[in-house]
Amino acid sequence: MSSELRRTRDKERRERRRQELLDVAARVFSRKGYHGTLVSDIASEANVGQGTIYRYFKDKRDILDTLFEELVERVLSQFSEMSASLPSSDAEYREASVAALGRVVKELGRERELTHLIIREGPAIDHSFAEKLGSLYEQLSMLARFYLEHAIEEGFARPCDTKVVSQALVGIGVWMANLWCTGKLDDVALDDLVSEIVGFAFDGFGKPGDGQST
Amino acid sequence: MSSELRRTRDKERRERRRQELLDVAARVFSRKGYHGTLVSDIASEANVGQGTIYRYFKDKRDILDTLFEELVERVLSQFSEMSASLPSSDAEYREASVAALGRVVKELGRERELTHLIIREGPAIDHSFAEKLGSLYEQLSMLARFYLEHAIEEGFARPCDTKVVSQALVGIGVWMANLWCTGKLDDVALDDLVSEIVGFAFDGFGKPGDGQST
Amino acid sequence: MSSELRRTRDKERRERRRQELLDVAARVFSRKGYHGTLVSDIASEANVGQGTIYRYFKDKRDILDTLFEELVERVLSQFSEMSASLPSSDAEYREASVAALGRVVKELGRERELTHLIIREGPAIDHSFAEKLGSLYEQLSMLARFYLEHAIEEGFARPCDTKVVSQALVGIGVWMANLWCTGKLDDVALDDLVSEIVGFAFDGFGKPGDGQST
Amino acid sequence: MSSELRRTRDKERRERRRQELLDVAARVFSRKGYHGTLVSDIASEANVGQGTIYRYFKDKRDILDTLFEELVERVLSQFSEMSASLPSSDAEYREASVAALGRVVKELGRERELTHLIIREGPAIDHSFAEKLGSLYEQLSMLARFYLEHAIEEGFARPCDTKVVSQALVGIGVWMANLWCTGKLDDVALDDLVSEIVGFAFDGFGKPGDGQST
DNA sequence: AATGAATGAGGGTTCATTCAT
DNA sequence: GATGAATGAACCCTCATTCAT
Repeated sequence: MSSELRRTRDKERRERRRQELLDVAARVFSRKGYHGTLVSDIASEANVGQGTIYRYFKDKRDILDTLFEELVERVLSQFSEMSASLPSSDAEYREASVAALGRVVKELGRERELTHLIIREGPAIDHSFAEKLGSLYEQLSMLARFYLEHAIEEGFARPCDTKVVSQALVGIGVWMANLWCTGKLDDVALDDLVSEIVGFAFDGFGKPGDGQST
Repeated sequence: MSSELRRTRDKERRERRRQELLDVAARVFSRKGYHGTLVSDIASEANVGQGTIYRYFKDKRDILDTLFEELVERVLSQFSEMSASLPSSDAEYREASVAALGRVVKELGRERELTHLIIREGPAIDHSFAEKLGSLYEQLSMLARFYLEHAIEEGFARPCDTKVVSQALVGIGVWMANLWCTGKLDDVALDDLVSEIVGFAFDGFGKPGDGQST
Repeated sequence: MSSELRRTRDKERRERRRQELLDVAARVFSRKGYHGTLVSDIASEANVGQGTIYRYFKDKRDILDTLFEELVERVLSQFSEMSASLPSSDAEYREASVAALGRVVKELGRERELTHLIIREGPAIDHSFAEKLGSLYEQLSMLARFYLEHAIEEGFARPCDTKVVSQALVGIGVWMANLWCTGKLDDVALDDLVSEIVGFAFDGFGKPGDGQST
Repeated sequence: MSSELRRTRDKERRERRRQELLDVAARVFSRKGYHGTLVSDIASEANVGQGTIYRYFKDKRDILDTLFEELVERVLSQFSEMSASLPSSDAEYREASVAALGRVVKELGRERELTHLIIREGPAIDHSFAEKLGSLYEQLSMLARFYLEHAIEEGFARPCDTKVVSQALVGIGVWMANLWCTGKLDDVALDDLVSEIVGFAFDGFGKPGDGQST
């Protein structure tokens, strides 16, 4: 079946090309920003004609959407393991948190610039993109809330307004991710960074033992 | 001196008009986003000719810059009192924090849409605006760090990487501000929100007394 | 008749103001060019409101028209004496030419910049202005042609295509005037310049006595 | 190599199109003036979209610059032959002058409207264009001066202020060119025109033999 | 009469997308 | 499938002129 073979080969070639275009696009978007990037910039950096882009993507927005979805998938998948088995002690909680965060950071590390781009420009692209991004953040906060409530039930965490606190956790996460992607935390070892943040989240910055008096 | 009176009246009229234009612009920017807003949108919503805008502002960017500067001033001034007298006990710390945050929130409350706009789109307007915004965030983080280090020295806070933690605090602040401006926290009383966040920052979410074991 | 007096005084005042505006306008036009000059430039340099300009002139073009007409009058009047008594010898011709040119140059000298402006930009303002200017040039060429033909009849000049030659004379005149107004001939004494040109016009640059052979 | 062929064909097509746009632009500029011409005028007269113009020229000014440079090249190249061999007798001088002028006129004849446009509007477009044009005129005057001084040294011309006279020659040239392009000399045969002017330049209009007395 | 705030038509330029080859 | 030339809608800003005070 030579036609069968050919079809397969063509599909692979197509897929390879598509990925290459995505890579180039991510690079250029990161360098010039979404609005600052011309479709022709991507085309020429990828050594293809402008029209070719439109054979692989509906339009400029579609490229960003695709990049975003790939990123989302990577990030969310890092939490799946954590979801699989809920920790059953305070120590396990901390360990699991450190491990999950570490994995996310590592994953994002491969796409620092893209991550930075999306955190920075995502909310401003247009209403629909902002919603998609908001929905990701919402998912993350639901995840955090779920763990938090579980921990409270188990007695590992103190009762609190889990809606507020889980959002605060997401806020910390996005903020630190952004700083890190920008290179502003390059002087801190990644492991230290993660454990510092987990430490802060669990214990706050207040002096233990004194913190209860009011 | 009627000309004297006239000049005064004209100046007032001008200032009134300018403020009105700023208000309208903030509203339209918030609704359509900065890039999505046409100068003619602002003009027609303010019931003035397009050219009139340019009698009050150099260009479209200048409108945003002005709005931003007004906002910055308001926000930063809320911390001045806190700077005046450093707290000298854990309880005072918490109180001062709650008070300062409360004032900021109240201040931002008058400009929820504008605040939202700037947090959302600021980083994506252009390089120069992003820097100005970044510089504001940097100032806030320096402020937080200063207090944190003071608290540690005084023994009210546990030692930690103050650079990281202060950034985390700013992250929480910006994140919650954004959520709140979007109306996503409207079901939480403002006072509760503030004290919940301060509580989380001081104590973390972990169970007190257990949090130290590893 | 106090009302009579007042009317006179008002008229004078008005006329004075009008002249002042014309002076200022000439200065600004010369400095920035016609198109480069904003009506507000003239107003602020004259220390009057923008609207005031329109109480004295129909529109921006009207200012230039007025300046132009004043200039035309001055230039053309310099030839009137020459018209009064036609020269009756070769020497008189030369003298009269030198004298007339000298007067013109002296007259233009007071308005070098304005002259320069009109020669330079006049043809490009718009069709109607170009025509007015063209008509001035046409008058000058008719004048030259008239003298030339008279001289030929009288035997002081050699027969030639007077239409062509008179135009060439105007060309020389306008060109030198322009150069001179620009300051590119400042190293030549004015008298020398005039007599050099008259000499060239009468005798050409060719060697006398040899010039006839072909 | 079909791609080779194709590239060649594309280049030719591009060049053809570019020339066509230049031709159209020259026509429209001549009719409406530079400032009076909208880019959309050129586009619609050339039956292309407005954007197409910008694929071939940086901006509106670039079109004029290109037209100007083409013209300059044509004009200056007509003098190259004259430069090659300096005339060695009065008669040769006259012949060479007639020949060179004839060639220039013939060359300009193909672009009467463009020539007219540039002489008329060039000085008023903006400072930079005026300088470029002024530099052309300066070159022409230097050329004239060079020949004139040579002729004086050889004894074919009478001593004179060569700076002034050569400028006068350029003045005649530009003026007559302008008139001719406007059609105001259409009743004179071109050859007659040229020889009349050369005659005037060499001999002046004065009666030979009498011209010397003062 | 004088003012200057307000106006809004007008135009050059950009760039995502289409489509003929 | 790939190309890149062509497109034209979209938008910011300028400035001569008007007019209410």
